[in-house]
Amino acid sequence: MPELPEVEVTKRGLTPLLLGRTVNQVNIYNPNLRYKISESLKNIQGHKIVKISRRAKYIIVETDGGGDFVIHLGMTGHLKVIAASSRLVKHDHYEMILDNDTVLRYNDPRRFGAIIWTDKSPLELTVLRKLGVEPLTDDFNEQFLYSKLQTKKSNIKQTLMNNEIVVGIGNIYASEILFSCRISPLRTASSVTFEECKSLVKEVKSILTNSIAQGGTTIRDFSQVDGKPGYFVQNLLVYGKDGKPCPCCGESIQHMVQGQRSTYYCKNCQK
DNA sequence: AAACACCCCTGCGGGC
DNA sequence: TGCCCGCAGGGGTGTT
Repeated sequence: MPELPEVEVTKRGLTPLLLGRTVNQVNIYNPNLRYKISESLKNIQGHKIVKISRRAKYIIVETDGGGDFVIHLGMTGHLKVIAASSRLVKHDHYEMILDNDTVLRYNDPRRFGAIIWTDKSPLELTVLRKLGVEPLTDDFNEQFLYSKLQTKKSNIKQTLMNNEIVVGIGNIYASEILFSCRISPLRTASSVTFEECKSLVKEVKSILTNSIAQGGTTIRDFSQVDGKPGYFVQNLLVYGKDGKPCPCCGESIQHMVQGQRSTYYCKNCQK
């Protein structure tokens, strides 16, 4: 479900609701997520949340002495902060009861998400350590991208989704970005020119930023912390549009599979 | 090293 | 109506 914009929107929604709150109690209802939830997550009980940040598609939460934890939403994970008296619903897997009669609950039907506690620097966790650059920082620029692409034999679409190069670009935005740049997803990464890298960098930043501003993309079940959907779905030009006319030339949008994931593109516009 | 197939899990929509 | 199939925005593993 969530790519970088959806995770960023979630982080921004959570921040005012969690910052400065003390976690009174942690309850784990089903520990079987992507990694088994460690009981040591309960070390945060009695501690105050002092910082919330994001790295790639992970939300990082730090406490004042109870250790830190990182949350990943997988494909179908949701976080919500609601009245502590609210009843549990199907697929609520863990919760943190806060000191103001609210509770942070994690719901995830497919259980591809994760929550990892650590008493070290979260950035040193295995899952975070080998990640590539953040797309919305200056480290992600045309020189950087061009140098990375030159050594890659795989196609440009899967390379854009390679988190060891640049993080946060998932399956929806990869198709959208390539369409905006008029680059075929079938092209080898190494065939992408420096000029095209400039265009890719510009569109990655612009599309992700616009999506964040509109609350992310809701296709099936993403929702913001307040329960509202993301409105960027209205801006999608090719994703999920197979058979529909290309907004640029009117030709039929094509669908294909790359690396077991759907790709959408316009054969006519993207070369 | 890098590319690829396959796996984790539940729910939903389409076809019959 | 119900059943079966394929598919879904994530990442990890094991094989070549």
